[in-house]
Parts: sequence; structure tokens; C-alpha cells
Amino acid sequence: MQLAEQSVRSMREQIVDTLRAEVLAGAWTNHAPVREQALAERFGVRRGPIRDALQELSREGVLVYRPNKGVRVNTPPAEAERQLLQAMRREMESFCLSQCIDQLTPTDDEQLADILAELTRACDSGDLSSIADCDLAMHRYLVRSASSELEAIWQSITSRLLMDYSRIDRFDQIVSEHEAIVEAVKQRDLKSAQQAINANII
Amino acid sequence: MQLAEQSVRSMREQIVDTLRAEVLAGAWTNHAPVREQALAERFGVRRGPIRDALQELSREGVLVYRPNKGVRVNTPPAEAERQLLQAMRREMESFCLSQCIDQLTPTDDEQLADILAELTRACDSGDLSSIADCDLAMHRYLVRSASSELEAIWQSITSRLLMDYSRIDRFDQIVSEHEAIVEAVKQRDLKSAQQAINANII
DNA sequence: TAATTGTGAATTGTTAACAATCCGTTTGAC
DNA sequence: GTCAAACGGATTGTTAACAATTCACAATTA
Repeated sequence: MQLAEQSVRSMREQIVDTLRAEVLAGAWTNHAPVREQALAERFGVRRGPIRDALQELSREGVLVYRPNKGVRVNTPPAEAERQLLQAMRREMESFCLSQCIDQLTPTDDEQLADILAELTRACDSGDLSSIADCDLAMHRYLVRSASSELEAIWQSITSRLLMDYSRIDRFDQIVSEHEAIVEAVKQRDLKSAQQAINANII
Repeated sequence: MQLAEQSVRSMREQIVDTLRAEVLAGAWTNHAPVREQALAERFGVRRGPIRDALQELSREGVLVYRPNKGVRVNTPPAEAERQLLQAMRREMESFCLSQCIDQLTPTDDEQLADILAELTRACDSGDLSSIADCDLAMHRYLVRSASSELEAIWQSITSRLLMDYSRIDRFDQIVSEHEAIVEAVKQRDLKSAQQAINANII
């Protein structure tokens, strides 16, 4: 028995996940460019892996890259574009549910329940960064269960939506919406789960 | 007067475009891993920029990356997944047409006509690599005209479809389908253009 | 004053060498 | 003979130094 392949997380991947979470939580502005040296010192690493991470986040749409000028935080899409991205995200998540729901195990149910529990904690304490993290983690879990290929596309769509969690004031609503998703999935009720997902992506 | 911003094409970008075209044209197999050193010598550059390019193509879905094991050509998606990707590609291109068609200039019409002319030549000579290139170039042109943000997502969807041009035997059909697109766009006829695009994406 | 041109520090891009990991092969114990 | 540990070449990952480019600001000119 060997550990899952994905357990080998490269330095780059860790940096990418950390930085993405911070940007999506709204912790960075796009007024100043992101400097490689500063990040290198922060992560206790040289500029090489940092450049790799910034490049990946650029392709994903979290950052914007310009030759010889470094990267900045991306700006939110125009309204029409945002609606298209939303529609595509719904389409993808609905599809992924239909693909994976009958193959999920009780272990998956537990994992989702864990994410939900952490989301609840985050909402109680009002920790926006953690709320953003948990919200996306649950959706990502379902997408990844269906296809790791689609996960990359899903991520680049979701990143570009740059959802503004700081405008949320109904924390209880977030929790209840995700409760509905977890419950429907646990019941293996595809229709309900898809409805719950669609209701949550607004 | 200064040149367009995009005229600054980094080494990485050139390598990415070259390699992508080759893989999508079916010039590589996925049986053997892609070696950095060999590519570095071929492009007369060190491994650094090559690594960057391979990483970008991995995130795009052309290649698959596994830590410490390098990259390979991606495998085609399962049928259900392929259909989803196709649907999303149609949705995106329809949207992009609706966004850009009324802002296109006669210059754009010429550019599209140029691509069409080259596609025709490629079909006449049966150059699969060039056919693949021109086909995608035309669609990319319309997507990019609408939004460079969406272009990245479009590219990652299209790359993952890994369309098999070697199975095409009706070269004249490809030409006529693209003629219909160019003509409808030239007339600024959104409905017809969308129909022509949908008919071409199969 | 406004525009322009040097100038140099800061930053990104590339190279070259070193470290860590993988993989096929050999060696040795049972 | 079979299996597992160990070796060694090949490959990827990281570092450190160097080259090229950008940007802010001062000096110069009309």
C-alpha cells in the first residue's frame, strides 16, 4: 500500500495554494505589482520557485503577467463576462455532480462534513479568508471527485470571478446553503444536489 | 507611436506556441516523457525557459505534469467529458461573437480572410499541422477580439479536446465551413455567424 | 515651465552549477 | 529461482550569479 500520488506536493504547489487563497480572500490590492524577492524571503526560498508559482497563478487568472514588469492582481471581469463565467461554472459543477455522485463513499461524506464544519466555524468567527477557503474547498472537492482535468478549468473560471466575500453579511445563509448541498449529496439525490449547487452559485 | 503591447513576445511564449502546435497536430506520442534537455538544445536555450514553457502547457492541459517525473502528452478526455468541453467551447465562442462582432473593423475582416486563405492552402496540400494551426487561429482570433481573459480559458478547453485532425478526410468541408464563418462575420450577421461556428465545432 | 534625455537603482530574465529524486540494473540473501 | 536492498546514470528541482530591461528621478534644453 502506498500513499496517494497527490501526496507529493511540490514547493511550487504549496506556494500557489497559499497565495491564491490570500488573493481570493481580498488580502491583496492590484495597485502595486507583486515582487518576487519579497515573496522569496517570506517563503524562505529563492526566486525560482516563486517565479513558477506566479506564472501558474497568472495562467489561472488570479494574477496578470506582463513581460519584464512582473505580475499584479487581476481585475474583476465585466458584467457580461461574469455572467458567462457563472453559467459555465454552474454547468461544470452540475456535470461533475452527475459524474461522481454515485461513486462517492461514506469517507467522502465525512470529508464534506468536515469542510462544512470548518465553514461553520469560519462564519461564526467572521473570518473572511477562511470562509472563502472553505466555500471553494467544498465545490472543488466535488469537481475533483469527478475529474482532475476539469478541476483545472474550474479553478481558472472560479479564480477569474474574483468573488468578493467582503460584501457578504448573511453568514448564516452561506452555511445553510452548503448544508443543503452536503445533505443532498449524502442522500445521493442528484437533482436536489444540483439545485442546491445552482442556488449557491450566484 | 509605439508597437502593440503584445509585440513583446517572451522566449517562453514562442516556445509554448511552437510546442502546442506540434502536440495538437499529433506530432508527439504520449508513450515517452518529454525531456527538458533535448528541447533546450533544440531551441538553443537552457533548461529554465523550457521548464517554464512545459509548466504552462501542463496547466493548459496539453501536457500532464508529475513531480520529479517530467511531463507527457495528455490523453483525450472520456466521451462524457468531451461533450461537456464541446458545449462549453460553443457557449464561449457564441458569447465572444456577440461581444465583438459589432466592433470588428475591415482590418479584422482582412486578417480573417488571410487565415482562411492559409487554411485553404493547407487543405490543398494536406498539411495536417498547418490545418490544425489555421483552424484554431481563426477561432482564437474571434475569442481574443472579445476578451483576452476568456482566451486563456478557451485555450485550455480546446487543448484538452485534443482534436484528432489525422482522422479528417474531407478537407473541402473544413474550408467551406470556415468560409461560412468569415462571410457571416463580414456581414456582421451575428445569428448566421453563431450558426456557422456551431456547425464547425463538432 | 514643460518636455526630454541621461543615469542608476531596482526588478525581471537567463544561465550554470549543485542537490534531490527516480528508475533500471546488479548484487546478495534466502 | 525469487525477492529485496543497493548502486549508478539520468532526470528533475533548487540555488546563486550574471545579463537585460524597466522605472523613478535628476539634469538639461528649448
